[in-house]
Amino acid sequence: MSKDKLVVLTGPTATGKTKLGILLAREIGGEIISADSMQIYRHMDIGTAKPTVEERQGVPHHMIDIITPFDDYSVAKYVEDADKVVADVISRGKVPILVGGTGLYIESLILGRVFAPNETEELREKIAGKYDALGGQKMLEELAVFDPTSARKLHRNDKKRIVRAFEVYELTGHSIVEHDEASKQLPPKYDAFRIALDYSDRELLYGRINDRVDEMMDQGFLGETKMLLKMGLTKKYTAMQAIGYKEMADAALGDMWIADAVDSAKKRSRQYAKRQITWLRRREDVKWITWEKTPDIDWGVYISTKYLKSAGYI
RNA sequence: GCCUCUGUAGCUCAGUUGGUAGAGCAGCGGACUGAAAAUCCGCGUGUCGUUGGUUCGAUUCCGACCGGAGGCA
Repeated sequence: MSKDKLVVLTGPTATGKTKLGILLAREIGGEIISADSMQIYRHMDIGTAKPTVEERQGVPHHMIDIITPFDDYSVAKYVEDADKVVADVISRGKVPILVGGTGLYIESLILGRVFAPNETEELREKIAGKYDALGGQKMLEELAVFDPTSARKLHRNDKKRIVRAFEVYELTGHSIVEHDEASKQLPPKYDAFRIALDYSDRELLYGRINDRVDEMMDQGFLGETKMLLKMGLTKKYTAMQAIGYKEMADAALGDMWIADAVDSAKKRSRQYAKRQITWLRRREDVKWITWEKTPDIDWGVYISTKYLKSAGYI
């Protein structure tokens, strides 16, 4: 049985993925499946650059607004949820178009990765507390006893991953490396055609990012954040780690000048874009579409369609 | 106009009792399997404002000039 096909449209933030995705979907009879770790949250529209209903032009969008900002989410849940959506889209004879910049979500879904079991909050906190007490070096030494590979790979400051390594071992009796290796042996779940968008010049990208944050401010980004705070959202929630929201919250609470919050949001967006590029550079089977000056979406649709046809995806 | 302080990496600043200099942030590069818009790692040569002087040697001391801040008139 041949694998299901899906189209991936990714790239750093502010390169036109959303717009191109919608037009491409109209062109080839597709539906959008968002691969964005923050657009899954309801009530976070402006700062996550969610397309409005009008902008969606009737094209169905999935994996957007599926949980509240108070909920926890994770890659594992994304893969589980998105798998169902992909199956549904295909069953209706439409092309699934995965659009978004969250590389880990995209890779995990396509490759059919399996994840080690659920963490429990208590266990995680217990291990984190131990890390705080003993320090990274001691934790790595202890980790080396049952998982020498991870102990060698992980940096002592990488608390998050060290904690997870302990967690997986306690939960399963196997090291996270064993688990990951086994997961990597699995064949990819989907045949994915990956298209990534970027600008020819880093400065163009950064300029576009800066402009977009200004546009978000005009659209009422600060007000949107104030509403979230009013709902009772605080910085301890993952949703509030989203770029821009954290800064807007600081400004709303009077801990930061608005102008500084805006600058900071721009800066963090630029840094995020850089990380996305780093992630994408290592993937080999990516077709890049590079904007020379400003995004030429029509051309993007044309060339994407051409690629997809010649690769037998449509 | 006079006096004082100040001018060192893109930014904020440290420092050299005279032997050409270093942090944070930014930037660049990398990693990435249940927080991923998260998290973590690596990378620091720059006419030490300009120009004279003293000196074996000045970014460091002295003078002048230029720019900035403050004070007195």
